Amino acid sequence: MDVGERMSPPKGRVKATDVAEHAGVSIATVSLVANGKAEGRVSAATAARVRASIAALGYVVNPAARSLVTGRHHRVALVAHDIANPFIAATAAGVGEVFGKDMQLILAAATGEDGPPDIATISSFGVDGMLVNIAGIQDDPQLGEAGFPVVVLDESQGPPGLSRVYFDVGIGATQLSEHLAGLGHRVVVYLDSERVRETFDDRRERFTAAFRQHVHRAKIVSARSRIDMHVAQALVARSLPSWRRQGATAIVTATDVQAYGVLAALAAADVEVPGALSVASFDNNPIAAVTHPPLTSVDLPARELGREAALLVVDQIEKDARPGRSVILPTSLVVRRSTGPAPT
Amino acid sequence: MDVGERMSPPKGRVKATDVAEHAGVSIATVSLVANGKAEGRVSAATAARVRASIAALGYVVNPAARSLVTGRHHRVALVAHDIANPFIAATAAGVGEVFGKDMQLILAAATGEDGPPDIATISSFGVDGMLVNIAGIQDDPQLGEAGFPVVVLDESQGPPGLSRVYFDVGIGATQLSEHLAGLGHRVVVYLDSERVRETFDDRRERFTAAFRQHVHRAKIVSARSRIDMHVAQALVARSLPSWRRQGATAIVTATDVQAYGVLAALAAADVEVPGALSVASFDNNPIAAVTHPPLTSVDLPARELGREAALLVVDQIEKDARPGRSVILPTSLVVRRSTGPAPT
DNA sequence: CTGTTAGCGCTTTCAA
DNA sequence: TTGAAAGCGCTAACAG
Repeated sequence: MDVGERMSPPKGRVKATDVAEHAGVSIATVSLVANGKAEGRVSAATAARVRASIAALGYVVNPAARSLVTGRHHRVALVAHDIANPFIAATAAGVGEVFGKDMQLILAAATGEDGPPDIATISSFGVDGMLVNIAGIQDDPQLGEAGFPVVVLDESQGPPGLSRVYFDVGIGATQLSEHLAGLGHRVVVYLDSERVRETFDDRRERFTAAFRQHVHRAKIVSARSRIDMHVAQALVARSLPSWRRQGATAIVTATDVQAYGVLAALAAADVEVPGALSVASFDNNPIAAVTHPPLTSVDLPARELGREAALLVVDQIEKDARPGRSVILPTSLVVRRSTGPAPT
Repeated sequence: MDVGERMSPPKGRVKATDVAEHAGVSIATVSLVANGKAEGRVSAATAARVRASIAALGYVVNPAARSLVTGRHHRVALVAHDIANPFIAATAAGVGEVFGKDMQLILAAATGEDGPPDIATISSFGVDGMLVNIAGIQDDPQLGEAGFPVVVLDESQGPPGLSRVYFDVGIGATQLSEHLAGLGHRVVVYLDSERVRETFDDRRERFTAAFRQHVHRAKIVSARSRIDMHVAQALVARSLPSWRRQGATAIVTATDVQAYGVLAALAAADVEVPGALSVASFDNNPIAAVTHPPLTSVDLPARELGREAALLVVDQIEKDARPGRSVILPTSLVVRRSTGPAPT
């Protein structure tokens, strides 16, 4: 009705030209104001007018158009196997804590048997960086030319030139072996991850080496399972007789999730923990405190892993900090009630 | 060295013009081949040549440029409070199961006290759809004009015209109340979520109503806490004496995570479960089977929630199916050892 | 302080 | 069956 007002509202999505027209300025000015770069470049009055128009029309910058010209996506991919795993979920939460509204986390799950996504796939998402928590990708020949920073999580080895955040697993592993040795255990089942990863090799080797050092005639019985509670449970149900025949008095697992399965299997078989068999693991997820019985576990601070990795990737993206940095997080044993004296 | 070959490899990121030059075709042809639209439009020989060049140069379509012209982002946001919560993590995993390589999941955590992100913020990420698992956003006035499909998770109420997936909480809640009534409980503490959400109101109301119906002189003691194990634990530690004075013989929590805290607090206070106090909750996360003691819980299939929501949003995005659909998932009580006869 | 303009890399008519 | 060309909406020089 009023002649001074634009009558027809823009049909589709509101764009910069709509705002420009509404405010009576050029789109360059709109861009400046919309991006908070108006300070000292646009008069306060004009800026206010533009802001009012933006609010009135509900204008939101088209991110694709912006990315096309800036080359930045404000997006980082987290590549991991299973977000339902509490350790991964905690890592993601840590990443999210660090990312503000300015950086988005995209979940690139390496689900099923498609195998992990390769660099090409990830970069087809349009990301400014990548957080890798699976094995193998580091060997992707395209990694060097990824064109964006890559931070490797929970792996101490690999090509130099990549930043990484990992745990000093040796501390906790040694403490765990001393703890079990002190309780008189001599034959221990080590339930490893089926998936070969250097972090799992580390956990096993460091524990095994220290255990052999502390215990005379130590014996390690090896087993592997997927990192899945039910799979681990089924394996234990099958293998328990054999393990007991070999004299095992304790089971150590590579991850908490596997330990949950072990506890479930032992409960189902009416095996007392730690009376008949002690159980311990690596991860110390929050719920380890309330399992039946509460789980002795080497604490690997996942949330911090995520936070540190996010910090590294953001620094490389925004302040183009040099890659190749390593952040090493300490670990420590948390003793709870799932471990006790070896039965005689 | 060979005259027939392009010598200087493209400097920056490989783009369509590089491939076109390498293959001796136009960029239009490259686009066709790269998008699998070559069938019947490009000769087999040319297509093969282009594909070879794409592989040789490692060409990946620039997603921002593509989005700019197609208007599609191949990205969906999941808005939730805390990815570290096993229920949310399972939901995300379900979503990921459905999304192929063609659709990416972005995690828009409503962390901290910034409050949940609003529609404008989400759409500034560039998404084709949105999965909402928090309260409040449905009341965002901009929701109608979001410009992309929105699916509401785990809420039965709200504006029509939005698709939603939620649980028929009544079934499980009623079973739980019957279960407790049958065990002779009369005074029950209901530990609700601090965060007001219709799904939590539902859980409480349905349980309470059924319990009052089954139990003569039933009494419900109300409490609230954040959905955080340690917060719940602290609350229980403080409130336990008062609750016992009031004659409570059971604690029901709105979520498993709170129940973990309850179990931890009771274990710390040397209160026998279920001997002195029974505990039950809603969610039935996988680890509920291995808590101390294993937790009686109403199963809310989170993974399926995610799967169904993903299906709905994809249908609306790709086949522009009509919004306003509702998928209702059944629930059922899973009885474990944390509930037993009320002490006398 | 504000506007004009040249692309960013790609998809998609439309002609040839 | 292929190519030329017109934008998609925006940012960033540059000019005024």
